[in-house]
Amino acid sequence: MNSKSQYKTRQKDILQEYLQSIPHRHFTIADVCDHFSTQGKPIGQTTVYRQIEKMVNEGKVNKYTFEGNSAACFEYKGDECQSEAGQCFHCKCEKCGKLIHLHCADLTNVEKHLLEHDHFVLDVRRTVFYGLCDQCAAL
Amino acid sequence: MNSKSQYKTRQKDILQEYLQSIPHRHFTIADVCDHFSTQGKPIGQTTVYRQIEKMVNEGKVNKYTFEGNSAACFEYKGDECQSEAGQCFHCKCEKCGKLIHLHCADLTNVEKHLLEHDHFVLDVRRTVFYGLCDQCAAL
DNA sequence: TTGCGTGCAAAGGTTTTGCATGGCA
DNA sequence: TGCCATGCAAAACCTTTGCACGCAA
Repeated sequence: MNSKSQYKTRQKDILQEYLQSIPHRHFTIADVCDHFSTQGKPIGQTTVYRQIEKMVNEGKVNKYTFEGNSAACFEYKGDECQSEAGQCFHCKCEKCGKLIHLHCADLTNVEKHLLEHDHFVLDVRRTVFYGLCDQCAAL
Repeated sequence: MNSKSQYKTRQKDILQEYLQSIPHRHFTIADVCDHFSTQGKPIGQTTVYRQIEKMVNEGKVNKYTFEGNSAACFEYKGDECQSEAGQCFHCKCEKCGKLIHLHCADLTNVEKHLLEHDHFVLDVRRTVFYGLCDQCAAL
């Protein structure tokens, strides 16, 4: 049922190594491709798409999508974040585009509420709260 | 500051009339274009994009975006829903794609919490909760 | 007449797919 | 050898933009 990745390849290795070096930072597919291109170790974008898609399915990487044609945003979760407690919420400011991480435990009540009252199993990793950050709201 | 729409046109009229006839139902740009095409009253998709974008800015229509290349989803808010109290939350099932409307008042606590603890002004209209609906979760 | 509205066509951007080649086990 | 992984190119898709024409005021 598990273990999608059966073969060990150069691309998979250096991709995983790189992502582990930037936990909790958000990036796009293009960012990753550029990084390896400038390093002189280019990886085909198709491969990046497919490898990262696997990691998303395995729960190692979070995926966030935004408005219009803007690229999807990914985030490598540190291994300590695989546990339930380490989950965090994301808020994206609609004005300045800032992405805010929330590790507020109280928000887990939202999950609980949705489950009990509405029988909806919230996927924290995919859900993005849109709104205004404190700075933009003050204007 | 307001009143973007200065001219009264055929397209604007029949578009608004149609949307008012399907409040709270979600639709895509393509849905709308198809509707008018089969009615023998086609409207250019560019016009639909632009008119609906206006309505989104005016607060008459909500816009939700999803993963990948899937089209954005819109929803005409009934006039009674313009008030704060009438706001509703949306949950999208990642498995079957179902879009669920939640009018649960308790969830407004989420807004309050985000504001007070994290100084983040939540935009309920744009935010979509991802997860699994009760049916898909049961499998 | 003025200027916004319309809509066709083309461009722009992201993501997916086809297919031949390459590489792990 | 068998099978998965890679990556180029092309396709598919949604959305935006350019521009000429139409139409409301």
